[in-house]
Amino acid sequence: MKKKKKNENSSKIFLGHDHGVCFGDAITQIEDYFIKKKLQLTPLRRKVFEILIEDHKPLGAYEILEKLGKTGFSSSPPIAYRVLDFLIEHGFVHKVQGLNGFIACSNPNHSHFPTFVICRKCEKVAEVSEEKSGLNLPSPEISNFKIEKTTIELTGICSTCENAEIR
Amino acid sequence: MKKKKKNENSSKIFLGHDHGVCFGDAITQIEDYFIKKKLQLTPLRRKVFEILIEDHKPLGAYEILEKLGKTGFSSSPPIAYRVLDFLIEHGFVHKVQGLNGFIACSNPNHSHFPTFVICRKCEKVAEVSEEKSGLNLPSPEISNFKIEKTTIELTGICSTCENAEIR
DNA sequence: AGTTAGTGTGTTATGTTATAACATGTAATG
DNA sequence: CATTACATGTTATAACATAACACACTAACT
Repeated sequence: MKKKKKNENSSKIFLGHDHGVCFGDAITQIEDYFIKKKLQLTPLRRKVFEILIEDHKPLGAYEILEKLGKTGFSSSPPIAYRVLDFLIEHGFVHKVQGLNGFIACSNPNHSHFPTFVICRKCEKVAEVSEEKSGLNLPSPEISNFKIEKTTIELTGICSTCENAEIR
Repeated sequence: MKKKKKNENSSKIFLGHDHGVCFGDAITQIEDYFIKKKLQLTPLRRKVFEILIEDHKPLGAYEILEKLGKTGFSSSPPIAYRVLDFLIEHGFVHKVQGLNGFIACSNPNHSHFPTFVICRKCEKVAEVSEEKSGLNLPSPEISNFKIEKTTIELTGICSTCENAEIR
């Protein structure tokens, strides 16, 4: 059974989770994928992915660079952007446009159009699948337009923060 | 006659329109709104809105600044960003995150969660209402999360460009 | 009038995010 | 062992955005 502690009083979309499991699963998934696709999961790529998986929230490219620097990698901007582009291309990372941040994909196996739910107060970000978001998945064609990529970000306030708000 | 062949075979969402009418309507709408809300439609604000309405596609802040400069306004960055923020706040302009661009709202009367459809080839951008996009409007609450603002951008290729593609 | 508060614009400087262009290294292929 | 493909490194700069402060104008008071 998938470990998932009871979670009644936290917002349902900002699920708690066992991070050790999450981390291990994600590494395994990316390893398998890279082998299958004959891609190189180099130390740099692995490190960037690990940084994102660990933080489990959007990081700016320059935050990532800083962390890279601390672990002995080069930390000039193109390093981060190139690796991020690569990981995005293969579905392991998403860019959160509203925050200029990058986040590890929480389910790289789905080919999907992710929706991000962003609390403006606590800045938690949840990636939700189309089914759970209450959004219909965009139909692949809208009036003769072929969708290749979506950016769907819902910004607002989570119940925890709302309850804490003074006003 | 405005060049625009009958457009049953062009993408329905990139509708042609009579730009003179569109422009006039938009100006009237913003004037009415500002009067009703007792806001100042200053020359600068009007000019920025006109620039966007005229171009009818997303412009970068610095493009707007350049146009402002040519008409005798100041063209230092805060000028544009301040006015844009103001117009966005009141629903007359949207930011297209994927392009770092700003576009006049095509229907400021609707309070709405707009969807933008963006052709990556011709770079045309259409604002579509929820009904037409095939997307459900996001429910105001998703699992205890209150949505205040949405960014929904669908990037891909319009049929016109697709037909023209070599591959 | 004089004072105060609110708003709008102007200016300088700087912060933040992202990319261009070119150099080097390394591994696989023919 | 030349060629190609790919990954990384480096310098410089482009593109996007905001902070902080200055000044002008109006409205609404005392």
